[in-house]
Amino acid sequence: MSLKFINKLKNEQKRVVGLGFPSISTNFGDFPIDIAAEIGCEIHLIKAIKEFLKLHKEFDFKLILTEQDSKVLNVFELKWKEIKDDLEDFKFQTKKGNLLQLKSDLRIECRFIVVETTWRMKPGTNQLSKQIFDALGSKLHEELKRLYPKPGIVGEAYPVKVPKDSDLHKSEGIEQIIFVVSPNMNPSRPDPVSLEKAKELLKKTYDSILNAFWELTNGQEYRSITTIKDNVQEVSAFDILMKSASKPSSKISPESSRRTPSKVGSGGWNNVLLPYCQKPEMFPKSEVYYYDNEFVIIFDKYPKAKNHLLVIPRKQIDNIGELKKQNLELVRALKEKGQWVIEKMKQENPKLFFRMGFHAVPSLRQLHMHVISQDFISPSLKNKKHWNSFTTEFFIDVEEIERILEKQGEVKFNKAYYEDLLKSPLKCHLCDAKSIKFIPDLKKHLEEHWNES
DNA sequence: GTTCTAGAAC
DNA sequence: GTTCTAGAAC
Repeated sequence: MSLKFINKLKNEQKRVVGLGFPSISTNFGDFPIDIAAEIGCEIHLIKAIKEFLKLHKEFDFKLILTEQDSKVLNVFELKWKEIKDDLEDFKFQTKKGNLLQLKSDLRIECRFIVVETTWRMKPGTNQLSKQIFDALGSKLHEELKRLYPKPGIVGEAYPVKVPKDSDLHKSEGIEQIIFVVSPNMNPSRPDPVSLEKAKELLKKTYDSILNAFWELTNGQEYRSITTIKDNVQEVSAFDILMKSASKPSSKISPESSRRTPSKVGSGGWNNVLLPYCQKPEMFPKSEVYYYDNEFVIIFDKYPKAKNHLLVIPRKQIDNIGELKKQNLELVRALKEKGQWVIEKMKQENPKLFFRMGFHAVPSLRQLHMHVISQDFISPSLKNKKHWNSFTTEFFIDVEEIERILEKQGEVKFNKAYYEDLLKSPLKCHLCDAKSIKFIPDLKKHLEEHWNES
């Protein structure tokens, strides 16, 4: 009970860095939202966010797209759902409201917000920038002039600190404003650009915003390229070229394309373990616990107990069904790595005890051995299938796999039989308590066991 | 693997 | 009315 409370407190204290921003360029006739959606404007934001999220998985932040018009937000939400893959939802949210009153109206604190401006760094044609310049008065004009004496460039981001004594800082918690000069297609305003050019610049604008956000939150002074180089034309072109050239995200590596097509769906969710084998060094410590040339040990993304890790051989092996007698050595090595992890975990919490083994019918591709503590106390344990997959015969201890390989030289299971086990009535794995009907009751029961231990 | 949701069970 | 399950979609 008390542990739960402490954890709750910890979560509340953790301050997630927020960035609030509007839908760039879709207001006031530049890109009316209907047209914007039609030509796929929102895709540029979503793409930029996706790349950013993949790059900075360990970074605790949230991106809040805020507009007064829910129609605008819907367009972005739909596109996000369409292409977000397995990215965490809470990191990108859309909120109807006023960007300057996120905290007072919606209790969402954003230390950074994005506001559109003109190349002269003056209030643009939209309401938000007028409000900002009104709120901060001449101080803002002076600061902008001092920091950015040259004309602003479309697609670039220009951060400015919000005075600590201003209402914006005091009551809304806004510490910096990232100004951007957004692409303009409106022929009645200066320098209108073509549709193709505008789309390209839109992506650049979103990239600049996210870059500035990243660098500001990591203590580096964000420097717009205009303050570094004089030859603006050259730098911009080079910048665009670099960005389009270094976009390997959509390409499929030869390694993964060699795989036979997935039997289950096409979304690729069952392939999520592969990148850990191919490039474990790419992942933060919060995901990859350990790796060497042969094995990777990761934290299960949805742990079903206080400690739940996966020990994975890096060599391509789909599942236990592919194992042969000559793989006995590999299985023993997996067991050894598992024992090593268990020792480590026990040092942290001596109360824990573990089992290590395999699911008879795994959902994810690539052989993986579960190392899981037997408390089964975790918010991610939600249903009967979760429970039965670790507490019935469906869970096969690594020693059992060893025995089967020694005796029979291969591991062949009756899939239907094991899948039926997942539907068994709930039963406590520790005591003979009368069978428990519902998961919430089981979870309470498990808490009791934990508190008694 | 999870999330979403309709409809059954309470 | 609310809780819970199970199946489809992703």
